[in-house]
Amino acid sequence: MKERKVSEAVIRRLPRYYRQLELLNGKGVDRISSSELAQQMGLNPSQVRQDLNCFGGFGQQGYGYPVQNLHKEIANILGLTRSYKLVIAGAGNIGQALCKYEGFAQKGFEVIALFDINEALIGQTIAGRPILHVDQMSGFIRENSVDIGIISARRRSAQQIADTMVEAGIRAIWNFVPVDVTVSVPIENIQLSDSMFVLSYRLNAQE
Amino acid sequence: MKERKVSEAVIRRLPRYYRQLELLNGKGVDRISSSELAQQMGLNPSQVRQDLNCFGGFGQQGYGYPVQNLHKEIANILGLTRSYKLVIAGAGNIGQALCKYEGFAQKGFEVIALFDINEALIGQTIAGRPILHVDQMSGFIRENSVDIGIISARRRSAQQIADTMVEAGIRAIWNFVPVDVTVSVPIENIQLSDSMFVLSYRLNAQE
DNA sequence: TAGATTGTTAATCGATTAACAATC
DNA sequence: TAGATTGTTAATCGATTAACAATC
Repeated sequence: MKERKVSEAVIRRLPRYYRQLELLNGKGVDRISSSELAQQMGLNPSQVRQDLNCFGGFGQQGYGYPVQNLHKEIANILGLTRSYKLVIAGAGNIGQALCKYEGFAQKGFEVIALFDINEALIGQTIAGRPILHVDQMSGFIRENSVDIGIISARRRSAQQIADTMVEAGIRAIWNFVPVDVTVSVPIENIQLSDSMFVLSYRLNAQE
Repeated sequence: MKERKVSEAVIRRLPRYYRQLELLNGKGVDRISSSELAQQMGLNPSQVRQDLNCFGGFGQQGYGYPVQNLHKEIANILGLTRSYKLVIAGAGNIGQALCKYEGFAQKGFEVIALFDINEALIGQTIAGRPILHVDQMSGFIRENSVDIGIISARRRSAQQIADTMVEAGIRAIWNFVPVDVTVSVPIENIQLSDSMFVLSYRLNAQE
């Protein structure tokens, strides 16, 4: 295995490999060649081999890749062999839905609290997790060693929430607010309206 | 203006330009140079000019770009000058949250109904929109000339729902299910777990 | 007019694809 | 061993950045 820089594009494909291998593993397939895998995922066989070789020589000449092992290796690369504590800032629609989303807890991403400024919400619980006042967030993050902060608040408070989270020691941010937030920790943006606009662009471009 | 192929990367930047220009317009800024805009958005000035020139010569030498006009032009390119009818297949957590999300209606994306197979949900309304049985979806899409279908159902039914939607004449699909759905119309995927996995990768890669 | 900044062509950089020797 | 398929280097392709003439 040679050290090489892992590009953004490769990183974005990792979860897709992970999903496909999970599927194959579930079907009881125990080996797969780069060309089969590429075909199933709409990629190029060379690309699959290049991608995987960024992390190690998981295959075997003349045989292909062992599905179960590769699945585990990618889980490990993605950091899915440990668990994470999450908090959600903004207990509105999106915040509540994310809290209830079962897919995360299954993979070790556990929401432990929500925060809001709306007095009507504070004190309630969502799927068993309490909604607390934002003023308590900083202390809570510190005391509970929270790993990831989800921002699903109002547009104008997003940056400030991010700053508070980072200052309190959070290690990554998942931002649902359509605003470019600047922070010193890794951040992933889910900008729903951006995606919707791309869709309407495509819909109209088709004609 | 020369005809040139608009790449995926350019399309993904369009909503960001749109957002930034909206912000500037709101602040009463009436002109901006490619270098200022680039700096605000973390891009390269050349890139900004190249991107915009895919669609027209909106700028003026020695002056820059007129903010309000450019904002309108991009709205038009993105297809935001008309409205769209949407339906949601899968009225669980995510489906309901999307239905309640106010950002869309403001931009002309109107959810008119939700569909589910859960009898306990059917007959309820979410933010004033009815939850109907999936069996009625095909007819409903046809009768109401629905433009966009949102899929927020169970993993195993995603492909079938997509097929039904396309067959009924839907023109674009917004998919929230972590499965690679194959369709003949434009599709945008929001794969929450993929994004979360990229985040956990980055969190661990930092160390 | 002179200065500024675009539109556009050319150069660079990085990612994808092809080719093939290594090897299971 | 022979066939298959990887790992890896080389070639191609496309996107980003630089440069500069055109022009407001």
